[in-house]
Amino acid sequence: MGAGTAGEENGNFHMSFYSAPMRVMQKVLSLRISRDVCTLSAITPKSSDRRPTSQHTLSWNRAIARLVLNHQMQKAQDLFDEMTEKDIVSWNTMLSGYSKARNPEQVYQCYLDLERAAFRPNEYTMSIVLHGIMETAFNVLVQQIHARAICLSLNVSVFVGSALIRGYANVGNPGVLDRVFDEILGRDVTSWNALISGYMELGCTGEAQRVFDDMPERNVVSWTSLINGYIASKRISKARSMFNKMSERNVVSWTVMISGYNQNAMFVESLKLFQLMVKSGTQPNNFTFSSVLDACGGCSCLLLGQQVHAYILKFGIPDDVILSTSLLDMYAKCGDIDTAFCVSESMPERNLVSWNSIIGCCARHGLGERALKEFKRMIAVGVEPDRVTFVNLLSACGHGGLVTEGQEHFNSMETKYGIQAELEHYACMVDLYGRAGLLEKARKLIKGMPFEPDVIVWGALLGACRLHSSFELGEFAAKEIYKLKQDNPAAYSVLLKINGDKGAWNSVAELRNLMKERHVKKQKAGSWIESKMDPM
DNA sequence: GTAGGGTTAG
Repeated sequence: MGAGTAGEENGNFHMSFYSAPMRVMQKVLSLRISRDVCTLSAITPKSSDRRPTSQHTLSWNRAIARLVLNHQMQKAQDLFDEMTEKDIVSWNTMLSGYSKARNPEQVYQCYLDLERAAFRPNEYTMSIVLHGIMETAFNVLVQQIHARAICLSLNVSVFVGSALIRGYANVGNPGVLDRVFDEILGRDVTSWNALISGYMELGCTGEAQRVFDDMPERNVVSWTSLINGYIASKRISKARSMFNKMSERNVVSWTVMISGYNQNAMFVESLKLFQLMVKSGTQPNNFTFSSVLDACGGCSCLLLGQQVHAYILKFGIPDDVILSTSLLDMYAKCGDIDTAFCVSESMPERNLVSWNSIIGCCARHGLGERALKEFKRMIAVGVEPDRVTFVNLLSACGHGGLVTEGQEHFNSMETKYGIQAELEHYACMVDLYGRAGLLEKARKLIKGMPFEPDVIVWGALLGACRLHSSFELGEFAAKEIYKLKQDNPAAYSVLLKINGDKGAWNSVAELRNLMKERHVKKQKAGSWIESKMDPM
């Protein structure tokens, strides 16, 4: 029997949950997803489900909820196991705890146990479970939970419906969002908003805009979801024009727009908007500050970064690992390496991203030894490195002239940590060999690469050729870049220099003509410091 | 006593 078969009871549910192939489920869904079925079903619980809860159960549930709130899941589980008179709220509280702890295995297990124990899931159960599996490998269960919700007529709930929309968006299925939405009875602004962000998550900006235009009432979240979607689709001007039209803005909408500019490397715009935000009287939060610091780092604006730091301290903005990482990264990008280390050393906790940022900060400042030391510390405290860690570490070795160490770590990536070397790692190694003058080694590495070299890899070789005045290999690298049809002003400029050094003036003239033809602009040299200084 | 929509770092 399939999960959606009429007359199905709790007892056989877990069988279908385990064994029903996806094809069958889809068939069941296509039958069950129609509006008629939902409206025919009774929404109100059966009289047997409305038994008054005993004081005993109520107080146990309160105790479990308190433990869940304090993130003490083991204690909550122990108490739950001891409970003799569980009700659906007890189960939901446990599910909610596992969901908040981002433990999808336990959410799934607990849900199965609930079904096996013949408890009837309610609206709370479904929305909690859906959230508990979202953005995890367990999200493939969305369809089956939907099928189960239909059987229990729970798909008509605004809570379940909104969670289903987010769930289907998460598994990349835009085709069913409208249908799931149509099944909801008494749709409110939150369910409309879920539909907007669902479409936006899947890049369907047109659909999202249509929903936005159709909705009976909009709130600040509707606007922010739309703007956020346009930003994700790189339509920053559209996002800003929507932002300007908003009648009411809050800290989230301001932050979304500020961070949107960052994502498009428009750091000055980002900082200008932050100034407007402050003027508007909206209080920034840690999300905002993290974005603002990112912008300060992006345009090397140390002074503003320091002011933001002072503001955070003065107003006691809660310090979290993300904000501290933004802070240390800002100092590193603005060249104040000492303060960057100071911030990093005073961090109460570090995660993978903050370690990567610290190692990257060493790389940027040519501190190869320090990078190796930080990497060792990171491993010692049990943080698993990822691809970014190695990009930063190899780059630090390259900038610090640590050829042997770089080589060793490059080789250990896969064997020791199971991370496959990507194009970016090869580019770091080409750069490392190249800087050290081992041009032949760099060339051989490119030749033996498991992928087609890109402009970054050739660019690394080209840069090395420039550094070590290797004309032939440099020309070869530049031609490869030319072949990739990714005109890069830097490649032309290196080629110009190499030919100029050789005194090959005809080649120089040819190149200049080619640049003109291809509208390649000469790379502008300049620094943030100069551009900010007043002319004398 | 338990649920749904928009924001941050490498």
